[in-house]
Amino acid sequence: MPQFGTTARQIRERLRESDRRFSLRQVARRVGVEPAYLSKIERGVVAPPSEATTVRLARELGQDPDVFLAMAGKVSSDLQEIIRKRPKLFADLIRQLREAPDEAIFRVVRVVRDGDW
Amino acid sequence: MPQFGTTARQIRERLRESDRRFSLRQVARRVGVEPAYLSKIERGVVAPPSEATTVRLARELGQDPDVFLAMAGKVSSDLQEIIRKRPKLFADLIRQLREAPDEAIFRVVRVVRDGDW
DNA sequence: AGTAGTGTGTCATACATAGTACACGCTCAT
DNA sequence: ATGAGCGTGTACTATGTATGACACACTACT
Repeated sequence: MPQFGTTARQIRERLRESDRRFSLRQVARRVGVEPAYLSKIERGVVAPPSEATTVRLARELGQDPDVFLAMAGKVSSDLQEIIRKRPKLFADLIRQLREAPDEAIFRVVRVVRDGDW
Repeated sequence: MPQFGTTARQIRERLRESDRRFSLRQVARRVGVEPAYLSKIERGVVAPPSEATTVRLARELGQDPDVFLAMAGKVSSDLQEIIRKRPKLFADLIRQLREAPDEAIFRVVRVVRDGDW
């Protein structure tokens, strides 16, 4: 489980090498938070930000929001809503897949997506 | 989406008809909260309680914890942890199943459980 | 030399969460 | 009639969450 702040900083600094618009201050402005706050987030001085802020930061850095949320210790609220609508079904499904290999889960996704079964 | 407090009260009062140990006070004591607090929860005066308290209450009332958590607007933290370990895979899967009929999801659960595919 | 931009330290704050503690008035069996 | 048990109103609190505001020191051009 990688550190949220450290990872965000690494990604931002890599982007910055080829684009100076990825300074902490400019990213903070585009994400809509104070530079001091983003600084603290990246160094782990404070807990990862709210879901909304985490998603905006992920987008800004070209990352997958769900992955960033996971690093922040959260699960997207839209996923939670899907689960809450049919809690028994989804709880069983997810617990069933806890130990399943990635490939098995991906196969399920494909099968459901293509609907050919 | 039923009301958490109202539902809890209905279930408790039904249980109480045949067992006077299901008074608000006694349930509160067994669940480990103040009677005044449970009273407010059941009437919706306060928000649903924490995950731990919600689960204890569900168990006390013979209900499915995941269903009670769902009514409380939450998703069990153990499910969240499973998702967070492989966020891309599970996010895709769950969104894929958002509109799927119950039967289709149940079929997936069965197939994964029985492993014969 | 001055200005613009950079990252960070300190302080403060607004709101939410998750309850406890106590007192009151009612009912019902003894 | 009284004490046990009942549900509820009011008041309070502790902790966590999610930031904002401002000032500072450093660097890098112009």
